[in-house]
Amino acid sequence: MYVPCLRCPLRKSRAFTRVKAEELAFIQAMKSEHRTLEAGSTIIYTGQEKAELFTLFSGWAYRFRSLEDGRRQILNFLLPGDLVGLQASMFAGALYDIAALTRVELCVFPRGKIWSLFQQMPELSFDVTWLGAREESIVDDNLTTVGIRNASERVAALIISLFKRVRALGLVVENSFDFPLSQQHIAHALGLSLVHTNKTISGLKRLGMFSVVNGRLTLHNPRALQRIAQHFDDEVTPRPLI
Amino acid sequence: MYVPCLRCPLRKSRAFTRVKAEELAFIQAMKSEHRTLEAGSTIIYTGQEKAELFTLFSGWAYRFRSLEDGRRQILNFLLPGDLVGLQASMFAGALYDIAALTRVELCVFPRGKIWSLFQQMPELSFDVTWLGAREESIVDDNLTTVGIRNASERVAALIISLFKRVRALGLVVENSFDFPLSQQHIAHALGLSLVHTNKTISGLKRLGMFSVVNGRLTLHNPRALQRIAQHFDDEVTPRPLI
DNA sequence: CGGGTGGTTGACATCATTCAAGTACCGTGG
DNA sequence: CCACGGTACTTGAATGATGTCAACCACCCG
Repeated sequence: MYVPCLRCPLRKSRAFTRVKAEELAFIQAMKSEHRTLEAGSTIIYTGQEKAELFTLFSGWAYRFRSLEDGRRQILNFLLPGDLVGLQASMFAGALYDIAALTRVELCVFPRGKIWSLFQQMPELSFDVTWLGAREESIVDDNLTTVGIRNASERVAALIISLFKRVRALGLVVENSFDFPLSQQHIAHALGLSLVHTNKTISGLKRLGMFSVVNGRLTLHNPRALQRIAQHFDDEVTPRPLI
Repeated sequence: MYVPCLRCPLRKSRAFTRVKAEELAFIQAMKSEHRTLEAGSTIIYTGQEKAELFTLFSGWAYRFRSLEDGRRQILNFLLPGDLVGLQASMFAGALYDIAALTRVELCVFPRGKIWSLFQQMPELSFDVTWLGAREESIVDDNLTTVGIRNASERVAALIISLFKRVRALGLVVENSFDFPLSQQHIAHALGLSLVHTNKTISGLKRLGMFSVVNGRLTLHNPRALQRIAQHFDDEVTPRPLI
């Protein structure tokens, strides 16, 4: 099933900035494929050459690095509208892995077209750079979390930040949203052991901060959780969609 | 003192890719000022609007975030040739602080010129994006270090990665280089307490891994330190200089 | 000589990890 | 229908790594 950019349902969301007709046409021409992958699939792997560039159309993914002894660190989570693999599409080889957390749909942009985008579409080039800077900002956030917050604060900060991003997409209903992360994913993202992650989550649930039922997370007290997290970032602002 | 880009001494280094005459002229025209700041100066502050874009010409700087209770996390260190404040120059407000670690010289690019760069110079636009992706990759690295390495591994990884970057600039002589970080900086970069950082550094010194004399660090056994760090990133490849 | 900054050290408290079981749930095959 | 195996989640106890507190030292500079 191919979704034409001209009728992209994502663009109806207020999360994204308006784009000129000419730019939209260029994006449409650049999109070579609409690809669906099952949960658990590898989207990009470390060392991969000539990686393609994607926009995540639906579903969740995550980007991570592994050490040779098997330890791994999740760098960030990817939600609909996010660029996937910008670094990998510009560098000789990918420096990270990206995997699908749920079933995902991807808009595929061939590597060769990226250069023509820079040549012909200055606004879109700027947007690509902007989206790259935004992803870095998310990684900055995660590094801050792992570097200076304790276990409860880390879990709280992760949940609050995902909550805000999902809400900006209009996918939060009465403070609850789909939450496909396992505790192992959370542990790998926060630099904590699985066991301690579990105990920390249990503690926050016991405090009545949130609950998870059928893969759906409900926040019972967002403000209190935000206080625990020491996380007061601005609301998410509209961003480009490519 | 104004350094014209046409005669920029940095460009003699093999660390940087060649650039066409036309692009170099554009960079030269975009550079409005050559600014010197003393060690400890703030280059960009959180919330700053209309931040300028810089290239670090000489000296060291660092980028960090602070929580309201005073805790702080250093996100990355900046060396000559690095872009300074890309995110801040594209976003409404800066999301981080950048401070000078030593006396620094900065090439100043006014915010208004960035857009004309995207409009007129596709190669340079690509380079800006590339440099942004490279900085993100460094932050990825730091997040991995803080998330999964223990104290000794963290210190080793930090020193090895700085060593490689400084070496790529041609500033390493017989395995030693200027090292302006205090232990407090190292602690803030690695997510460790000052006291524990001190003990960890002492331990590595006692093992004969490195020594610091007069603000100059000498590696006595780079390969062993690399093994401790579990840090096997590729050598630094040439990069654009803007 | 005095004050300031950065580095060093020991004792102790706390937080997080590891180890080892055990539970809950789900899908599959007998 | 039940037995089985797999995955994710839970829990308690013991261990270990890191943080905190409180001094003290070394050096530089005025």
